[in-house]
Amino acid sequence: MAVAKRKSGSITAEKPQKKVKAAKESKAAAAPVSNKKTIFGKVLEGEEDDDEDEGELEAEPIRDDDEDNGMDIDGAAGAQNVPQKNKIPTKEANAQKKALREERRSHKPNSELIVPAKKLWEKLRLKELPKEERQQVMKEMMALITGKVQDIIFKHDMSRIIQSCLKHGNEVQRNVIAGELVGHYLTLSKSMYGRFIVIKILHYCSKYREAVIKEFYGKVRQLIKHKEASAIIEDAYSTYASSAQRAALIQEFYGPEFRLFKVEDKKTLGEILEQNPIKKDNIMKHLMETLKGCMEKGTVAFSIVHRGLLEYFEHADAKGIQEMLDMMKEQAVEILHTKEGAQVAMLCLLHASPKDRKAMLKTMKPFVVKICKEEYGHMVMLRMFDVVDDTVLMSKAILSEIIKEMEDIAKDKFGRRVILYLLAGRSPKYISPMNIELLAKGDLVRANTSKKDAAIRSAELLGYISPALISLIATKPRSLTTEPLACQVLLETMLHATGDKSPAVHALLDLAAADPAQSTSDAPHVLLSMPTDRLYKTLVQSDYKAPLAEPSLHFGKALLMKMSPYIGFYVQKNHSAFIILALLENPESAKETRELLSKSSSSKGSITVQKEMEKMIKAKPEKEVMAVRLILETLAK
DNA sequence: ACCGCCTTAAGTAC
DNA sequence: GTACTTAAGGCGGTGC
Repeated sequence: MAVAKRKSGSITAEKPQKKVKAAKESKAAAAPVSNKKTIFGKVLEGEEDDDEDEGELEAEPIRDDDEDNGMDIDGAAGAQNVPQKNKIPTKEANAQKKALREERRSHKPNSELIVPAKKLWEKLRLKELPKEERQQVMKEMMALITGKVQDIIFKHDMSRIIQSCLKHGNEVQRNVIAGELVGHYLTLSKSMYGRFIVIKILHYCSKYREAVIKEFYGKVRQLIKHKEASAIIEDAYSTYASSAQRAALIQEFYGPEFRLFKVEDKKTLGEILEQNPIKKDNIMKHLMETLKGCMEKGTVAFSIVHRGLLEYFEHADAKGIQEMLDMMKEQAVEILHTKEGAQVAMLCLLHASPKDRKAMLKTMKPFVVKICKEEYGHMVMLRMFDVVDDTVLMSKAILSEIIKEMEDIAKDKFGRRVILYLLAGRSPKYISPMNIELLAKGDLVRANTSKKDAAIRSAELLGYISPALISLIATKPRSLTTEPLACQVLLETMLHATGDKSPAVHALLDLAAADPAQSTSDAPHVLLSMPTDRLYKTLVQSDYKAPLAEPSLHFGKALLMKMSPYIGFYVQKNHSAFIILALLENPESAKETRELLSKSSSSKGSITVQKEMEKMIKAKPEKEVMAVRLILETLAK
C-alpha cells in the first residue's frame, strides 16, 4: 500500500502538500477507513497510519531470495507473503535448509541480540498488550539494543523492530534510539528498510526533527532524485519542516553555493535575487536543471518541487519560461493539487501557445470534474476560461465534461465557483480578493499570448453552458434550492445565462405556488426558508433594479399571482415580508400588490391585510417587523 | 464593508 | 506524543 501511494502519472495520486493532521478525527470514528483524509475518494495519507504494523510489512518489497528475511518467527504473515521457491520441498531439504540458516545466523554479528529481540518483538507488535507488559517488553528491548542501534538498522527485520520500538516506546526511549542514529540519517534515508525508521523518527521525536533535517542539508538535490529518499525529503519538507527549514531545503535548488551556506533571513528566491542580482543567471540555471531532473525522475507530484517550479516561473525570462513549459506542459495536471502547484499550472496555461494549451487541455479532460472540485485545482479552470481562445475546443474538451456533472459541481464548495465564474466573472462575492488579484496579474501577459477579446470569449463560453444550467433548474429546482450554496448558481444563472430562461422561471414559480401551510422541516417551502426567500426577493428585484436580469424575467408579476392565495398566511406568520416589499417596489407588480393588501386577510375575518400588518408592528419587537414597517411606509406614499 | 463562525497553524502544557 | 489554547485567515452571511 505505501509503495503504491507514490505512483505518478495519475491525477489520482495523493496530494503531497502539507499533510492534513487528521488523526483527531479518526479517533472516535466508527469506520476504520475514515482516519485517512481522502480526495477524489482516494486515500491521501498512504502509510501515515501508525496503527497498522501490517502497513509497514506490506510497504516493503518482499524479497524471497534472502534468507535473512525468512519470517520464520514471523508466523503466518511471513509464510503467506513469501512465495515458495520452485523447488519441491522435502523433509530433508527443509531440515537441511533450516540447519544452514541457523548456522549462518550464528555467524552473524549481533546474533545473540537478534534472536531475543525478535522474540520480544512478537509481543511488542501485538495490538492488545496491557500497558504494563508493553512497558516491560520495551524496557527489556531497550536493554538489548541500546548502544547497538546503528549496527542493526539496515537489516530488514531489525529495522522493523526498531520501528516498533519507536512506535511503542516512551519519549525517553524514542530519543535514545534517535540519538544513536545521529549522523546516519542520510544513509538511512537511502536505505530500502532504513527509510521507514527516518519517517518514524521525524514523526515521533520532535526533539530530533531539526537534527534529522539538518543532515539532509547539502544533499537535497541528490536525495530528491533518489528512489527511496525522495519521499522522505518530501515528507520532511511538507509535513515536519518549519518555514525556515523549508526555505533552507529549497535553497539547494538554486545552486552549489547554497548547499551549505544557508541564507538565514532571506527566505524566498525573490529576496535572494534582490540581494544578489548578479547571480541570477547562475541560480536560474541551477534551478532549471534541478527541476528538470525531478521531472525526469517522476517526482513532479512533490510539493517541494512545486515551490521550485513556481519560483522559477516567477523569475525566469521569456526564453526560460518557454523552455520549462515545453518540459512540463503535459505534467501540469499532476501538480495542481497543491496551492503552489495550481499556480504553476495556471502560469503554464497563461504562457503556452495555442497548440500547447490544446495539449494541456487534452491531458486534463479526463479529470475535469475532479479538478473543478479541488481547493486549488478549480483556480486552474478559471485561468483556462481566461486564456484559451479556441472556445469550441473548450466546449468539447472541458465544458462538456462539466455539463455531464453539472448538478454535482453546482453544489460543491469549489466546483460552484467554476460555474459562477462563467456566469458572473470575477465577482468578489464568489472569489476571494487574493485570487482575483492572482488572475488579474496574469491579464498583462494574456495581452500577448491570447488574441480574443475577453468579453467575447466569456460570452461564447457562457453561451455554451447556459442551456445546461437552465435545464438543470427546470428539471431539478428542488435539488438546488435545498442547498444554500447551489442557490448562488441558481441566482446567477437566472441573472446572466443566455437563451430562453422560461423553463427555469416556471420551475421556480411552481415551487413558490405551493401552499405554505403544508411546509415541513423536511421540505421547507421556498418562500419560508432562509436562503431561498432571499433568492426569490432578488429575482423580483431583478425586474427593476441591479442586478438586473437581462432580458427581464418579469418575475414579480408572475410570483405575485402564485402567492396571492396565501397572502394572509405569509403576513400573519410574518414571513416573506421582504418579498412583498419588493413586489410593492416593482413597477410591474406594485398596483396589484396594493390591491391585494387592501383585501381581507382571510376568508373568515373582515380585517384587511394592511390592518393586520399595522397590528403586528405594534405587538412585535421592532427588529422582527422591519420589513413590515417598510411595507406600510411604502403604502402610505 | 463588516461581522461571526470555522478551520488551520503554531505554541504550550502534560 | 496528545490535548489544549490561541491567533490568523478565509468564507459565508448580512434583507434599509
